[in-house]
Amino acid sequence: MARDPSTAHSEAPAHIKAVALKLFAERGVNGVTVRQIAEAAGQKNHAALTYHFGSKEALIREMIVDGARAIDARRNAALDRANATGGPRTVSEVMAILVETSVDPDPPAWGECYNRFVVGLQLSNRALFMDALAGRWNSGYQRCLDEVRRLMPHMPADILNQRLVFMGGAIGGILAGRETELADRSRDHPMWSDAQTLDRVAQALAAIIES
Amino acid sequence: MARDPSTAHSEAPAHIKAVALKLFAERGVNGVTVRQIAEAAGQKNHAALTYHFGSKEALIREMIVDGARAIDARRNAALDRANATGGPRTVSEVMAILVETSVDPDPPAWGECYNRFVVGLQLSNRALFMDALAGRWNSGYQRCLDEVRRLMPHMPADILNQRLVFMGGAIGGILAGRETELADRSRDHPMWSDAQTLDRVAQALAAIIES
DNA sequence: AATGCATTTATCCAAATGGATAAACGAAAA
DNA sequence: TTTTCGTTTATCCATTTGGATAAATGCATT
Repeated sequence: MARDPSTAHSEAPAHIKAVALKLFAERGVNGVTVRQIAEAAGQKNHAALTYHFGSKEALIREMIVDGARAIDARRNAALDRANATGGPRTVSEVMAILVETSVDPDPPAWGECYNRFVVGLQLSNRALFMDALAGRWNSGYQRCLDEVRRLMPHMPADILNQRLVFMGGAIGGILAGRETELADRSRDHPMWSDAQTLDRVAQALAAIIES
Repeated sequence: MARDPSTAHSEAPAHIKAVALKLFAERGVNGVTVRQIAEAAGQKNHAALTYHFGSKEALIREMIVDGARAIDARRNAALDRANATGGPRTVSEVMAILVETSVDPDPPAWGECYNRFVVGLQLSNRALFMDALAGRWNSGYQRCLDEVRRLMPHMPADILNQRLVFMGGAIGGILAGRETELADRSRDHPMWSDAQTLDRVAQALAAIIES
């Protein structure tokens, strides 16, 4: 039997990660076995995971870092672009950067998954999540918060920080809910399919901060 | 050895549920074994779970319903009280009802857990969560949304519904984050310990809707 | 004191789990 | 063609998992 070119050679790890991300997003990392990942990735057995990643936990750690690094790169790039033209000029613009960079620009056929994956990890495997990141790939988020602080000089720091905490919880809950809805292919989701909706999410987050 | 009166007789199921809620909130339902629950509840082995609940899944279903019913009762009572005096008169008041009734009025020594438990279930075991509730114990939440619609007659229905979806995601993310913080006993959390903070959460949610 | 009954305890079990390893495979290089 | 080496496959393993069941326990009633 000819080898499947889509999974041949060094493409296998990336394919396994993409499939695992979908399963982890749907059921959480403790709700998915290495055998289920291997099967969904078209492997005949689960040894490929040991071979490519060493262990299930090592796979999860790589996936955490992969996604966080990609988001952080997009955030820093977007902020660099805005800074180059004197922006961002409003809290809404900052929130738009935060929201737009949280969505996968090249999602798989079955939809985006990373926000659910990360929110689930922060809830149920917080220590692993924090340890895998070790404070890295967070600079884009922190820069966004700093831009907000720059744009809100009148607001007392403790009040503003409190609202930034609320905003952080809100963006996780809203984007995870969005992914959950869009992952349900049994019906249309006109609201979340609308290109304007993510902008409206940004406006909602800005309202938390500015009200 | 004398029987421990705190777990004697019919108190055992309630004690097991309380302990299981803490563990489920911390690690998710798939990250906790029935043996770990039994051990944390002071049982010598895990047979008590089969005896009292039938199965791990049946225990989870009971816990989902217990918490949802309690929250729904508090919401309906608070709305009845407000309605009796012509209220709620502002979206902030409605949000305050939504938020205040989401917190356990009599939490265990280790802190509140139900919001993390529920948010985690909605992410990783959505089908079980929806099936356990089967549309029940949701009337208080729906009444709150209806009060918001009554108070916002000028806003187009589709825009308002979109913002209510955002608000629903935000309240889950914010309250789950609050519980996670407060569960960390290694340091103080002055912000979340402040009695004003939940009111500020309500104001943030109102800002999402009214902005 | 003896009995009844709800509960707890001590085991047992089949299945599933993450991981390990040797053999098989196949494309590319020699 | 033969060798090399990265990858996949077929098994094996110890441990853990949720669940089942019979025996033991202890309180309340008589």
